[in-house]
Amino acid sequence: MPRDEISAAVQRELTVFARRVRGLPSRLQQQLPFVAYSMLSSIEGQEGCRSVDLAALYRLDKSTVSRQVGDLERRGLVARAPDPARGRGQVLRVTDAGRALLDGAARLQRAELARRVVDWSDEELAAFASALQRYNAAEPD
Amino acid sequence: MPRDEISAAVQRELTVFARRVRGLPSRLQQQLPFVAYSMLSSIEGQEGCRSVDLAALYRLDKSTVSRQVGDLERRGLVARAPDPARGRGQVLRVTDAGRALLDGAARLQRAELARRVVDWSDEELAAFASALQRYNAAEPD
DNA sequence: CAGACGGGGTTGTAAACTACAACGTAGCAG
DNA sequence: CTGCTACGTTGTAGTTTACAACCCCGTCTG
Repeated sequence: MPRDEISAAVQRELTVFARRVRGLPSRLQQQLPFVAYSMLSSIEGQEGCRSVDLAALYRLDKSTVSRQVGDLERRGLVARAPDPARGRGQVLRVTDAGRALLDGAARLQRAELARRVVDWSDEELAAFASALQRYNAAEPD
Repeated sequence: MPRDEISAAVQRELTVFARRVRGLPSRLQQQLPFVAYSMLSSIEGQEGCRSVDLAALYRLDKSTVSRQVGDLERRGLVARAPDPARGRGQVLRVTDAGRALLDGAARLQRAELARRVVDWSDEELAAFASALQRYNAAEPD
């Protein structure tokens, strides 16, 4: 199979995946919309990050992140504090309530994924993970 | 590495990818928003499909597809005709103008992908394609 | 040290995308 | 013929996003 066809297949499958995900505002988790959940999860993953870091990770406008973080704070799921190291900006931290909610959601999400890849070997799954990681790590533009 | 951690990595990378894609309404192609483009591309990929097929592919509500196909038709990029085989519904076809636009966009998209995976071997890329395909093929719920 | 600079964040505004619900239409089966 | 069902459209509302304009406050420069 020529590389062009392989590329086309990658393109096609990535598109299907992307389009499918677009439409789940809250289908994944009733308590928290997908977007808020993923944001919260990232804050937990890199404790002490700032809004601008999240914007960079997801390539979002800072205004978008601002609103989402504000929403999470209003729900009592994250807390903001001035950044002692860099002076400017605020560091984000997941509260206990946030962590609790995250644990519950993570369990559901893990179950869903596990069901999808139930017949994959550990090696296959690991290869998939590293390929995705490599793909995401590539710089755009 | 235990399977749980592998799964978590897959989850994390899929989320990053999904969130990044969400925000490109038209960044990919000035002439046509991403969503319209992918819809048009799918119609070309399975000539003779109906709106309901696209809804199934992307797990979208039929109303959403209806509006998007309507938009494409208004732009003169697709044409609708009654379905001779199944009686009900309309088959979709990409017009010449649609195909021309698609060719231009595909070239850009291919270039972008090629740049991202420039240092991947054919085998690695093929493995990525089939893993994505396998993942997408799994039934939800 | 005063003023410019710029990074981080917020708010106003408008657009795209989507779902759900209600409805219309037309094959198809009894 | 009558009901049923698949396919599609329209009304409506919610979420997510970008862009632009703005504010705040460290940091740098003269």
